[in-house]
Amino acid sequence: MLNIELKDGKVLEVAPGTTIAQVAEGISRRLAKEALVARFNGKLVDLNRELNEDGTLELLDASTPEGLDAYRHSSAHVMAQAVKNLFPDTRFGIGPAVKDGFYYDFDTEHVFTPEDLEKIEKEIEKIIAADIPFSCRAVSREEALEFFGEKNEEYKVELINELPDESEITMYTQGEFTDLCRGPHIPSTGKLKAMKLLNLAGAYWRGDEKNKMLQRIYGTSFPKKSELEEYLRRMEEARKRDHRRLGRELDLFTLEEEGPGFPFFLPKGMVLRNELENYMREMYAKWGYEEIRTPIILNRALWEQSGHWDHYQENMYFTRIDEADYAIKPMNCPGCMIVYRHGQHSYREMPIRYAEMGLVHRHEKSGVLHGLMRVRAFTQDDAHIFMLYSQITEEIKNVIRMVDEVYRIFGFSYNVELSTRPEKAMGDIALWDKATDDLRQALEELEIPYVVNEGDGAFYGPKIDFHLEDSIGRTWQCGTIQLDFQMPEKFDLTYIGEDGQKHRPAMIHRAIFGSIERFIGILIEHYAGAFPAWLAPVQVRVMSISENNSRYVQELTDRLKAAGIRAEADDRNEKIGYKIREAQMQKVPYMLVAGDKEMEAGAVSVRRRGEGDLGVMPSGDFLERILGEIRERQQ
RNA sequence: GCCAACAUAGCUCAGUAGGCAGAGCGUCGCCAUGGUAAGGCGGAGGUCACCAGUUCGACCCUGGUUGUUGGCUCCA
Repeated sequence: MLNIELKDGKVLEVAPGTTIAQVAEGISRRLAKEALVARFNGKLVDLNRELNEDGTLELLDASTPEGLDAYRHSSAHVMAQAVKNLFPDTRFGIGPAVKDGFYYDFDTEHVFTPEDLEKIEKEIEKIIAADIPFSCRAVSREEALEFFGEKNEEYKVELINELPDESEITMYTQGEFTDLCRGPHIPSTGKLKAMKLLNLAGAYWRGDEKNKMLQRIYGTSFPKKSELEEYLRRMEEARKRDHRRLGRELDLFTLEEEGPGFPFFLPKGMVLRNELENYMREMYAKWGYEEIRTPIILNRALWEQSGHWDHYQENMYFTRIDEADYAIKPMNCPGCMIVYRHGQHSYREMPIRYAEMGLVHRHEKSGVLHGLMRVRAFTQDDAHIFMLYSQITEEIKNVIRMVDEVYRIFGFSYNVELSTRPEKAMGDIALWDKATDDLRQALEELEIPYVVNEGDGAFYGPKIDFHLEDSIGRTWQCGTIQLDFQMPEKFDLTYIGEDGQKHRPAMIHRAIFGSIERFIGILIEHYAGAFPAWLAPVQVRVMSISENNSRYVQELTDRLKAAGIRAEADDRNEKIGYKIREAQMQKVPYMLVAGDKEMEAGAVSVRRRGEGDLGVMPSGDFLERILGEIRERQQ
């Protein structure tokens, strides 16, 4: 008999050869029904696996990440099977589970249409109804190559050839369909309860633009119909808070055909921008920064010196002035290097922190533009910090603390990535290693969880990136901290040390919003357009009940404005319900209703967005309340 | 840049067999003077993204261009 230890510590005795599914059956009917895959002695396995050694066993259902992953990966296989049935000449790429669903890449002459997705869904239903078991078979490399080679599955052959020598090669079969796959899979297709194909996309084979573009079908699947419906409903809700839609509805910004990727900020959007910049300037003062501004157009020699001419040219815009080459800046660094170089610096001044709200232009490929999130002209809340080598770790930690303080004001949660040396890097490897270690050390000393993004650094240095989520869960890089030993070298920057000699300073680039445009995009979706009072383009709308109150409404509005509040009067000849509705849809935080009653009492009736009628209060009390709220930058 | 889809009034969207272009919201005017999410009536508003082609005739069919959307690659 074998001793099988369960997750709760209970030990079962089972006969050798018993399958995991049978073990589950023995424990409870519910487990037998819901378990999808298992972890045996630390390894993920199928439920039909026979137990032939002692070990620890954990049964995984769809509530576990591994279970859900197997469920969705199996869904991908079923979709592939359906595609194979309907379009037999199709060849297969890969089909993994991803966040919120799965995809599979196909190579076929036939170009899939949205109608095809419906047909494929019907075919999927048939496969699920037939409840076909997934079976696994380990094969030799030769056998696998022969099997897929005969079917002209060039992509599978490529994958097999690249598998390391010692790896076990397995093939999974459900019915007529066999796929190269590591597994594990769920026991049978009948376990799939709620599947939906979502969209079609092109995707390069192995994510390399030099390769052929395959057709990718995205789908999702859930253990319950209700969960699928809930997911679709959530996505629909998320679309309502899409910043492109809200940007239009709230008159914040516009993108026009005349300037693809070059956003126009409307008056209300400009208020938002300015509030963010004002806030950031307060942060500059608090954290010891001095603000500078450098030119947008600078000559070719500068860009050659900085390395951008060689490393960044395809992203730059150029112009000519008096027969000489100039470039529009894609980054602020070189300008800032000149500012540093302009004067003499002593070790006593360090660290020197130069901040710049720098407008940069980058030629982004047409297909990547996305509302405010990815544009061709944007303003970075940039800063370059020059310091002694001994100050690096502490300074990086300071920046991380500052980022945290800023994100906290908006109630953001963020994730942190450490990006290391890319292939197209400048400078020597020892410096890169030192820089990367410094960044890592700062993160570890502050106990910030992070993931490493190998090869994703900038061409001049490694970086810590802060990523924020949009409404549908896509993440966007916003804050960044980059340690750069190259730029001070290239520009021969020095300071005079204690010893009276010239020394090379270390430098950090950092941005907290990242790009003000992108940050606004994220903010719009984060708040669904309902900004806290300090950010709201219109903070108060004062509404009259009838024409009698028009003058009072004007006076109130003027008084609010005089106190620095963004107030608007609405004394139009409309019913109060209509005015409320409109202010509510414009997501104005405070709506003041002023009728005869209020007018006589010198009071206002206060309605708060999201909270409703707060009752009547003296207008002075209201003023105090909102001023406090704005001053505190309350959420 | 690549794959696919889409582009009709300020916005959201109908529309046709290839034969005078439609709604709701918004806007403007008039009436109604009102109490916390839409009062009533009327008017204006369109080179159907752009350029070619096919046709007696093109918003509709074909080709191209531009832009947008979803992805891929790339990235703040």
